[in-house]
Amino acid sequence: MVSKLDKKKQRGENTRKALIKSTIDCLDRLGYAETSINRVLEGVDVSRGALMHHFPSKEDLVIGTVDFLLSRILRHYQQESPNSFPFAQVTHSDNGTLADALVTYWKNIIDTPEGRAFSEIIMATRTDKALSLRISPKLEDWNEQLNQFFLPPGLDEEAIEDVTLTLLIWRSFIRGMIFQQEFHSDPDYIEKIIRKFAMIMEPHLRLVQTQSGA
Amino acid sequence: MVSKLDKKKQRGENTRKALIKSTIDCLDRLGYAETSINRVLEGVDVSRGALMHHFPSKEDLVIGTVDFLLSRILRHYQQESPNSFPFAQVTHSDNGTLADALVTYWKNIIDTPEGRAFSEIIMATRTDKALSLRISPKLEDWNEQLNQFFLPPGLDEEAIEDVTLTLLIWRSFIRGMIFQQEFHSDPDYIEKIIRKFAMIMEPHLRLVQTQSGA
DNA sequence: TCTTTTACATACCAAACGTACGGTATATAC
DNA sequence: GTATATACCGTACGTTTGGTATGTAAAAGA
Repeated sequence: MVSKLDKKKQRGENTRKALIKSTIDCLDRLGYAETSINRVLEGVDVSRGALMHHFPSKEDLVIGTVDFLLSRILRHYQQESPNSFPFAQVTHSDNGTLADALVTYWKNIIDTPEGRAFSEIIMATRTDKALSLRISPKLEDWNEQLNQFFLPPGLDEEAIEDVTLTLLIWRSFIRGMIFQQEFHSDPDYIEKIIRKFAMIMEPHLRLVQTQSGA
Repeated sequence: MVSKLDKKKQRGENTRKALIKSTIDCLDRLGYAETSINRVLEGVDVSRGALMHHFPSKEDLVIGTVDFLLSRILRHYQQESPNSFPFAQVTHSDNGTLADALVTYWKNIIDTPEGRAFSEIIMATRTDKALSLRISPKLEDWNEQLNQFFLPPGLDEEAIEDVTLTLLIWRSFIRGMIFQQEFHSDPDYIEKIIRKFAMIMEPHLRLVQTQSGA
């Protein structure tokens, strides 16, 4: 049975979601600098008071958005694990090449409104100390949790470090592509770079597979 | 002989340089969002009128800063070419490993106030259309010029593409490290990732060397 | 000498910013 | 019924923003 309280809480939850969605949209379209409370409100039918009720400050709105984005990616892995991640996908099955998997990851996760909004926040976190204090621990936790998806039990310390570093190289590269995009007017060229990267990384991912005993 | 005109022009040039330096400092410390005209002026003994004289709008100030940063890196290559670039360094001489060269590049070029300021502007360019129209052509030119340092004459089309893509992978990776830094409280860990990347890339850089006939 | 240009200074502006706060409606708890 | 909590509304505040208008001093060119 759905009580009146549940309905009310549901309404509040919907408002929160709408505000976060609008925030993501603003971050993607306007960037962090131009994402103001007014702009967020323009994109959604919510009053100024309602926003301040759910998110007492702009910083709280950003934190709420980060929480949503981090859990979104974790959910992505949990749902499809272990076949969701490009590396896992190519090492656990023969459906498609590593290059295809990496390009798909770029298109479905990184080069999306959510992925770009996430990058905007990470970039802002670098210089906003108050934001950094609240977000950095979340990022370190999240990073750790992600790594767990690709670390089968029983690995020795050296192998764990090897896998972890390889994953970080992949993440650093793919995030750097957001910058690199600005240097190329042709979007197909981005795909070309990713495919070349996949070719170079392939042997090292096979190494990961061997070590994990899969 | 130094005329009074020269002195005056020199004075103006000094003011421009000071403003750009302060802008870089603000971008590095505060990020693009918090880099305002007032903040830039706080860091330097120049009046508001003087700033508006040299840079009629905030956008002009950013463009001026970009011009400075781009030419700074080009100068770096021109001075030390062909031994300045990590790849060239390791392929043209035996002084140090590729890993050392890449770490040095990270520390001396990317992870500096100028490098971080540059990243802030690139990131802002993604969403600021007016800025993008003025900066993107500069970036494409600059990218092209940089590539020329590592493309010896006489390479066939396929080899050129191969070298170009390898360089772009390196650049994308190292720029992505600026994001990645936010995920790790230990700065030494960044160096570890770069060294692992160097290990993976080494054979492909030797390939470049062979193809270029060096 | 007179005019123009360059370099800089001061004062001010409208617009936008994030935040605070008083108020309404509705639900639950006692 | 009364108290309390939640969800939401709308206005007003003080500050900061990028930008402009107007002025001065000095050097250059006519």
